[in-house]
Amino acid sequence: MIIRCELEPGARFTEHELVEVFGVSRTPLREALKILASEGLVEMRPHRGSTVARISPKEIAQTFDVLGALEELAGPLICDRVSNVDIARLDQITTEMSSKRDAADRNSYFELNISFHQSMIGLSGNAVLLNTYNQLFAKLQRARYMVNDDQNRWSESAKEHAWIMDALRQRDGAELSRRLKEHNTRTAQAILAKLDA
Amino acid sequence: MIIRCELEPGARFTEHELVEVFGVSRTPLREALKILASEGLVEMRPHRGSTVARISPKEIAQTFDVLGALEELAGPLICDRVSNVDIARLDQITTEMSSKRDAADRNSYFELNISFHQSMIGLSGNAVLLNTYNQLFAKLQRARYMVNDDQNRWSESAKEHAWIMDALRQRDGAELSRRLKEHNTRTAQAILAKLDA
DNA sequence: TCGTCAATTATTGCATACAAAATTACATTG
DNA sequence: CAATGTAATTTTGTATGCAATAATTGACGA
Repeated sequence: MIIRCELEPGARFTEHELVEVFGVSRTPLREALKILASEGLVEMRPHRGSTVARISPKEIAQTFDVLGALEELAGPLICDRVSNVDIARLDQITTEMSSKRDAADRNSYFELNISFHQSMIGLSGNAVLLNTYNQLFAKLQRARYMVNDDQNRWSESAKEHAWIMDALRQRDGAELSRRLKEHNTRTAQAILAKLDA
Repeated sequence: MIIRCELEPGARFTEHELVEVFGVSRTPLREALKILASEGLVEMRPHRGSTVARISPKEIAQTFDVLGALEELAGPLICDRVSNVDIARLDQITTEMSSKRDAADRNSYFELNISFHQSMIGLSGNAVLLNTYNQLFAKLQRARYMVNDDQNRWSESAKEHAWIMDALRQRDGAELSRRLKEHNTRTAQAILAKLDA
């Protein structure tokens, strides 16, 4: 609900309120809340109610920067290990993305986009890297939902994905790094620009 | 206790056991456990007892790789913002490290080492980067405790810190990146070699 | 009108108890 | 002896209640 912005950033709530919303008692609710707090999605301030963590443009930009660095690390690792089957799977994801884009099916498109990036980074074979990447990517998902980026950006993004896949097919690690990073930068700019407006 | 290896990696325990150890009830204990699990320090397997997460040489190596990428990102950011006061503070930490090293005060030395690296990355001004870095660094702390690296490595490490500080003083971002990464690689090798033996 | 202090209320922290789920041990059968 | 089903035990998931803490309100005095 937080990631999908069904709970607005900054929204304040008490444990009691959530108990009524979810129909569970405070014990499991608190356990969940503490985890969300440790992940930075919720801020708990004892006796003042918890709040859905706000996410500032600055934090979004910083998160993109870190993701960029991780993608840069991943590039050569991926090219060292990627198989033709892996490439085929990624191709399939991009194909499905196109169809979801044409159908303007936003939720499915977003999920496939996550899938594309996480599958890509997963090919690095570095589980710590993938884990770190996923956590940060998830936090940005909120920003994506907020700006609801337009079809224009979606089609640009598709071209960039194809461009990335070309580097992957050539097993050119350094080039893959550059293209991943470039895609990352453009996505960041698109989201931050929309957020300004 | 986990980070200091006072709880052995792989050790199994039930909630009931920990309740007796810590003298609290299951409710707050479970909240703590869930957080540790979400941070990857504990693995919870329902009805089979939880275990202290094991940390493999492979995972250590992968973590160092990610830290290296983060340091690479940090280098230029740091040099863009660092003040003379900041540099003086870092110098002071290295001085204190030397004295703790001479006194063979392992715990203090480790804490100062954490302080040095985290202060350095903090100078990047990127809070997300610092946060990510800290989490990964903390997980490696366990490995440091395990291998209890020797005075030999400590003195090498001190030289590398001085070498890093030189690049910082010259505000050479690219060079700072390289030296941070080199230090990272050497530390990783030292720890992994010791772990083998 | 402002500030201070006390009383009230809201909110949380923790302990306990019960129920459900899964594992383990054990007996029975082929 | 292996395999399977069942009972007993372990372990966990959740609900509830009480106590403690902090925030808020209101009254009183300067």
